[in-house]
Order: sequence, then structure tokens, then C-alpha cells
Amino acid sequence: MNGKRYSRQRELIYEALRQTDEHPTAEMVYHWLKPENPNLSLGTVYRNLNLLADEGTIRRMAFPVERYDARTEPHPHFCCDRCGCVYDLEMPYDPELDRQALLASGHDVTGHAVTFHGLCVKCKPLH
Amino acid sequence: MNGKRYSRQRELIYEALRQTDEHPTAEMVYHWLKPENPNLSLGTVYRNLNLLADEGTIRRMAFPVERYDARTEPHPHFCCDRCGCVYDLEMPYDPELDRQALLASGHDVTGHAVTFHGLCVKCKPLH
DNA sequence: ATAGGTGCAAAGTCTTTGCGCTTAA
DNA sequence: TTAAGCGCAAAGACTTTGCACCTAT
Repeated sequence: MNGKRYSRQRELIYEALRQTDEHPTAEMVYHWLKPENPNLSLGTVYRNLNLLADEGTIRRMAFPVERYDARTEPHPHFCCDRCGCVYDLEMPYDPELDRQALLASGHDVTGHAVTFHGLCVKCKPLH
Repeated sequence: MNGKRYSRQRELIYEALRQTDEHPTAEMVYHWLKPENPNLSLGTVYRNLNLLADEGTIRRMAFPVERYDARTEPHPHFCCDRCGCVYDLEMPYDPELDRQALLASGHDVTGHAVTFHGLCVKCKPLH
């Protein structure tokens, strides 16, 4: 067999994530749950967050490692889901978006970044 | 005194970044430069990339650590420059952008993420 | 019964940093 | 001369993983 089973820990972790809008790190989830679940381990939190993210139940929010770019003016990027390559995109920056974000949130918005994803021209032919 | 001085390593690192559009990691920059500069150290690459990014000469491209979100439908985020908090924004997803990105790049675009930044409502009053 | 999940701790990966030497100014 | 910067290696931070035990099915 090769099925997924119910696990109390996974449920706890998922529920914790649903109850909040803080976009927590694995560490944060762990510290929230630990007091009520003293034998929960950080490894389990990581394992389940990855499992949930891989199956699409939750969402990851970062590149795995830091990348750098000498073009400092804001411009969109494309990140290939398959090979991980990052490309620049020649598309106009829309300052109107920042104004909309301010209206929607009240935060003092100084800019934004757009990152597209999918399959890049090199990976497309390879499925 | 407390000034910044010229350094050959910093120049090499910055030039390497300008010559490419690969959005390299620190490791990649290190491996490109190492053959011609056998005593370059990875620590120096990190130090200079951080220095250049802090002064705005280059640009970082990731959150420092991975964050997770139980809302899986695409929606924009706001990340506060000061406290690091991440907020959801209630703004419509624009599929038209994906079509524009395809036209501009030729990549097979399956979606995009928008991340705003600035000062959040809590940090704004604190300067 | 048994395969998936857990806790724990060790290992791995990425990044930062302390220290003594080097070098730009 | 001298303080910024470097190379090196050790430490730190974050994440993954091997293994023996536990538990949903």
C-alpha cells in the first residue's frame, strides 16, 4: 500500500495554519502547538508542512535559497518550477498597483514584486 | 574613520552579477569566480553580497526563511520592511498578467505572485 | 499485522562571524 | 600607519533524515 493516513499532528498543524493570518514559519507553528502537545517535534512540523505544501493543501512563500540581482529597478521575474532558473521579464512596472494595495490595506506601500512561475522555454519541450 | 574602501573582491562580485541574468545564489557567484581567484572565500562573497544589497546596489530575492499559508488560492501579500510581518491583501487576481508574461517571455506561465512591501499599519506610527 | 507517522537526535545545507593577516588610502 | 576587508574555519540558523517506536487501518 501507499496511502496517506490520518495523523493528529498533521491535523493540528493544518488547523493552526488555518486559524491564523500570520503566515508563520515552521518554528512559529511549532511554538504555538508545543505547550498543548509537549511531545510534538519540530521535525514533524517540517515534515507535515512539506507534505501539505507538496499536495497543495497549503502554500510555501519563498525561494529555497537567497538569490541576487544586479538590476535594482523593480521588474518582474519568472521562476521555472522544473529547473529553478530565474529569468527577468520585460514588462512595465505598474505603480497603480501600489496605490490599490494602500487602499485595500492601509499599509504604507513603497513597492511590489511580481514573480511568475510555470515551465521555462528550455523545460517546456521536456514535458 | 568609518568609510568604505575599494576592494577587488567586491568589484569582481559585482561585475559577475552584472554580466549575468541568472540571478545567481552566493554559491554560484563563488564558483564562477573561484577558478580565476583561487583564494577567494565563500564568506567574502556572502559579506559583499549583503553589503551591496544593504546599500541598494544589488537586490535580494527571497524572504529570509520559508513561510506557509493555508490560503492556497493566489492572493497578494504585504511584507513589512520593519517588523517582517506578512499580511494577506484583498485584491483581485489578474489572469491577464499571466498572458502578458507569456507574450513577453515565451515561457509556459501557470501563475504569478505579487508581494508588496513598505511599512505596515503597526510600524508606520513608530517611524 | 503492517505500513505510515512520530520523536529524537544527528546530519546537511546555507549563512554569518571571530580572528589574525592583508591591503587601500 | 591603520582601519577596512580578506581567508579560513568554526559557529549559527534553518531544514532534512535515519532509526526505533507508535498507531491508524
